[in-house]
Amino acid sequence: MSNRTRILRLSRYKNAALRLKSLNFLKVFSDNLADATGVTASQVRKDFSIFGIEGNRRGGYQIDELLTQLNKVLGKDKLQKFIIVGIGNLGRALINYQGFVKSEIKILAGFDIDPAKFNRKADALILPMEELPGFVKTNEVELAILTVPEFAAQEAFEKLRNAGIKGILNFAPIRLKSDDKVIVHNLNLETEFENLIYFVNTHTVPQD
Amino acid sequence: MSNRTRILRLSRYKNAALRLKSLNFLKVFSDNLADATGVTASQVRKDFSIFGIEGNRRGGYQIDELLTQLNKVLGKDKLQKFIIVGIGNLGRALINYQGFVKSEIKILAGFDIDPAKFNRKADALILPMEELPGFVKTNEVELAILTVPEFAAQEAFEKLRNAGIKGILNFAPIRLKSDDKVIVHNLNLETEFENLIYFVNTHTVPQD
DNA sequence: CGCAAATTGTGATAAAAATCACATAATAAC
DNA sequence: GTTATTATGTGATTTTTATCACAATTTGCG
Ligand SMILES: NC(=O)c1ccc[n+]([C@@H]2O[C@H](COP(=O)([O-])OP(=O)(O)OC[C@H]3O[C@@H](n4cnc5c(N)ncnc54)[C@H](O)[C@@H]3O)[C@@H](O)[C@H]2O)c1
Ligand SMILES: NC(=O)c1ccc[n+]([C@@H]2O[C@H](COP(=O)([O-])OP(=O)(O)OC[C@H]3O[C@@H](n4cnc5c(N)ncnc54)[C@H](O)[C@@H]3O)[C@@H](O)[C@H]2O)c1
Repeated sequence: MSNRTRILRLSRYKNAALRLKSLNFLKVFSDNLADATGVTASQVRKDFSIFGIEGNRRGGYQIDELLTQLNKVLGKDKLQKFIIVGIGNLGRALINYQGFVKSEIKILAGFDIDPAKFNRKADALILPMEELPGFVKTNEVELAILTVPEFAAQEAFEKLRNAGIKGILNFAPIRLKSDDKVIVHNLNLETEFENLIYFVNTHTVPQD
Repeated sequence: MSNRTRILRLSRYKNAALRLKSLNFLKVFSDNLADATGVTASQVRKDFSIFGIEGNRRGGYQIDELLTQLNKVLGKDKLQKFIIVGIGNLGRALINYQGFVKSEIKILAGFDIDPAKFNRKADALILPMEELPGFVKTNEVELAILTVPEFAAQEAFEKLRNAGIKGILNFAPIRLKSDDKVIVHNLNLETEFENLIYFVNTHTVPQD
């Protein structure tokens, strides 16, 4: 009872709550979160109830408390350490992105096969693939981003798997399969483009 | 009867069929596509049936014909012209990406407010925001990618909307709302990270 | 040419997800 | 305090999505 869509909604509730907090709100109602995220109020309450998140009847949800609980479910109560494999166009964009900093997501290092990419400066560490297994072990990294070209994705996937990585966000346009050892989230941007194109071409509005 | 998930699956079937074609297969069965994409064979057939895509009993689907029909549904039978607003880390990665070229997706130009980004060379045209409405009209562009910082997203969204853009793929971490005039597909990468983190932390395997 | 094997296409059925609706509790107003 | 009002929390219900299962058809083979 906790599929991908439901977790996705929890992230959205969290983002909406953060925005309201930044506007100095102290409490929030299922209704507000529903408006902000485009779902019904009972959907919000049902989602919360499944994760044991409770509010006060008539009083709604204390934003701080709600955020604490949502962050706990989403793993944002502790630092999530990532490495990234493939420092090309996309890998570099991600490794340079400052938006993750404030959100308990940290990319510790990048890895590549191209020596021209290597860099030992602490703030943008880019290392050869050979050092990946050791780095993962020493730093107890469980999560990885994969941004190598399609032809290299399967090989890189296996290296990550062997190194003990537990979860991979894969941007290469090839479906890598999850199993007991590694969970893969395939994120194919071309597919996202196609999705938008379909709904524009058919003049239908998808229910997000 | 054609939600986002179903269109997403059609994209995956298309990708699987392309791969099989590149291996010189001439026909394919619902079973093969199911394996390749991680769904059941009857799901494949049901999806096809909803879009009027037919095969031969006992003979499966001719790959070429199947691709023609899937490409038609997904709008890959004609060039899809995009512009991109915000040429920073992510915008530059997307505009430089060569993978879209072979797939009927073309980014005609980028737009930014920072004069340092402007570039009039034909192959990587980056123009000031002021030229956006004219460019969109002249080139009959309906689709846009939005990669500006969060604080600028709402404003840029409205400029795109006023210029007559019909569909936007939004990477800024803020939920822009679709309406009759513009369809928005919000793609929040942090949310995708959180999703992976959740399933890794809970040791559950999401059904893709 | 007729029979056996294999695969589609789809109505029927099951499972999953979302919504409804209302009893229950908290708050505010007086 | 008592009462009216407003939200929550959740079982019941509806809607949506996926699977089953099998008749209809095609293919290949003897
Ligand atoms: N750039 C984009 O906007 C974009 C859009 C959609 C999808 N993608 C996908 O994301 C992936 C990366 O795209 P990109 O544009 O950054 O590619 P890129 O070619 O710019 O970068 C790929 C990097 O991976 C490195 N690499 C190659 N083989 C490797 C290996 N075996 N081990 C480790 N590193 C290796 C290369 O040295 C290079 O630095 C590709 O699969 C691409 O299809 C990118
Ligand atoms: N870089 C990433 O890996 C990454 C990851 C997740 C999300 N994002 C999101 O994608 C967006 C872009 O990220 P980025 O790292 O490329 O940012 P960036 O700061 O590198 O680039 C933003 C660009 O937008 C331009 N810009 C600012 N205001 C503008 C306006 N009003 N009109 C037109 N252009 C304007 C800037 O000049 C700059 O070139 C952000 O919203 C970010 O949160 C990026």
